Amino acid sequence: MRTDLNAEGDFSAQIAASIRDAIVSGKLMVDARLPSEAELAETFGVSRPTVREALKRLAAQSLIRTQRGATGGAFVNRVSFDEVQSSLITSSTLLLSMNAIDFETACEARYALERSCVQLAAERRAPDHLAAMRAEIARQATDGLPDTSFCASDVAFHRALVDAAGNPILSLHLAGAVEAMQPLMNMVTFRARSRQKIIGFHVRIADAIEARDAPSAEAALSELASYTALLGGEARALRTAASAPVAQSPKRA
Amino acid sequence: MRTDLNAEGDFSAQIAASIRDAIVSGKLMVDARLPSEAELAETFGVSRPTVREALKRLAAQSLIRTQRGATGGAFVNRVSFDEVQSSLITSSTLLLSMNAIDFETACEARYALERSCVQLAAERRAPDHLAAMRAEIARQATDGLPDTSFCASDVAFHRALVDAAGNPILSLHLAGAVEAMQPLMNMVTFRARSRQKIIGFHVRIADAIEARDAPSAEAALSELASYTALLGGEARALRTAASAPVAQSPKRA
DNA sequence: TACATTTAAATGTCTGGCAATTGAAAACGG
DNA sequence: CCGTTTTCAATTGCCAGACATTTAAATGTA
Repeated sequence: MRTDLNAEGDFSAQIAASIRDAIVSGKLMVDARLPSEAELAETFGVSRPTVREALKRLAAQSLIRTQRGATGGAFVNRVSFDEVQSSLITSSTLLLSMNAIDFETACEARYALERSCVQLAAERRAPDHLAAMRAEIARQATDGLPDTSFCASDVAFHRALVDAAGNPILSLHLAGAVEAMQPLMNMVTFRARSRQKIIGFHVRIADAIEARDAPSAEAALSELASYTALLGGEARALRTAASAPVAQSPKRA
Repeated sequence: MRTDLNAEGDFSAQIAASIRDAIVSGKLMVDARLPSEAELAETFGVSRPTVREALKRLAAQSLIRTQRGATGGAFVNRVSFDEVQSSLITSSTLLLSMNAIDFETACEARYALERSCVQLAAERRAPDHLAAMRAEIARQATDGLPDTSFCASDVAFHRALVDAAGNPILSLHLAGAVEAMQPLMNMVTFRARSRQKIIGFHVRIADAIEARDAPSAEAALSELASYTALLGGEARALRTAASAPVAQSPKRA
């Protein structure tokens, strides 16, 4: 933790970076208590509100937690999978919605990542993973299921598949990729015909995983990927056709 | 953006969450300007420092940027790949270092993810990707190269491989997985014999990608994965042996 | 018109203080 | 001596008001 600040403004960012470095580099261990706000303020030669802004930055990244009271203070957080995962999902969702990633790119990434889990999943799947997959398949066949619920069940199915691989890091990345795509998927209208076809792929995947037949599962997944991309393309075509009739004037400079 | 706050403390977190929701849900578009701090303070019924803490939380996640001056204020940021990537790398690094993920799990995840890129890389690789891979291979053969440099070059090689797949989302996840592992890899001592073997795998991978032969590349990658796991296991055995030189026999019940 | 000056709006920061919380020490009663 | 209650001090959470700094637009002037 350094005590000298560049004179070029933004003290709170510099202080946050300084403390963050101390945490990442291991100088501040998990559950270590940081100096009190008043002490930090004196150490860095700034006022307490400025220190607080820095601490809030770190709290926003779950790097520290704060506790009030006599023995309170700011403590280094043990970063958990859940926190990283949820922040990854938020970031990925924004990335997809703001950077205009096309559906096909996202789809391709998602299924490529998922394929990487299949081999492990086939080796390690436990009965409860299979049960979860079967349950989602049954749910997807429900009559009158709204599109969003169908998508949610689709996500749950694929998460079960990924979790079957038994590698938390893979689960982390896949959850980020799959859940971030949900808003895009929700824009796709799933007709009964499409749903039936998707469910068919799911059944093939579940069967192959149960039989520990990785190649078959990969093949089914690849076909599902192609089919999903196709549906996405159709949906996009419909949307552009619907919004095209009126010519939009581009934003002025 | 809501204006009512629960009376249960932590106003700044609630305000940050409120604004974040508005951004994620699309109510606040990219480059939109938020109300000034004074206005937000009045809207939420809190003081300006509290609003500032909330804004700093969002700034820490790159959701907003601030600008001083007459037309200044807080603006919704367009989330970029680079920002998400670097934050993912930080989080993953901390996860690996703090949650005591064993080397094999991390290794397994990394190579599983990487395998998912190989097929696309074989299809799409451009000359500059191949050149980058070859350059890193040459670098790895340098005499007297420190272990950390060897590891850095290894990372660069694999990033080139991933980038050859031409999918930014895949690159994002892979960079997170590969770079986060670097501290772990740096703890592995690479003897000349090991390096030669790793370089051999790299050559096989590069050759296969150049020949657009995905299966061969996958095979080489799998072997490299096994070999890396082996090296990691050896390194761990050495470390545990060094830290417990006396007690040769494990606990004997 | 072109350039210099002023002004207003906004963020960045500081000072000083009060409220709320919480563990621990002190006081008290048995 | 032990258990309970009270008090207290440390610490974060929050506020009001103020000043400094930056920036662009408005204004004035040659």
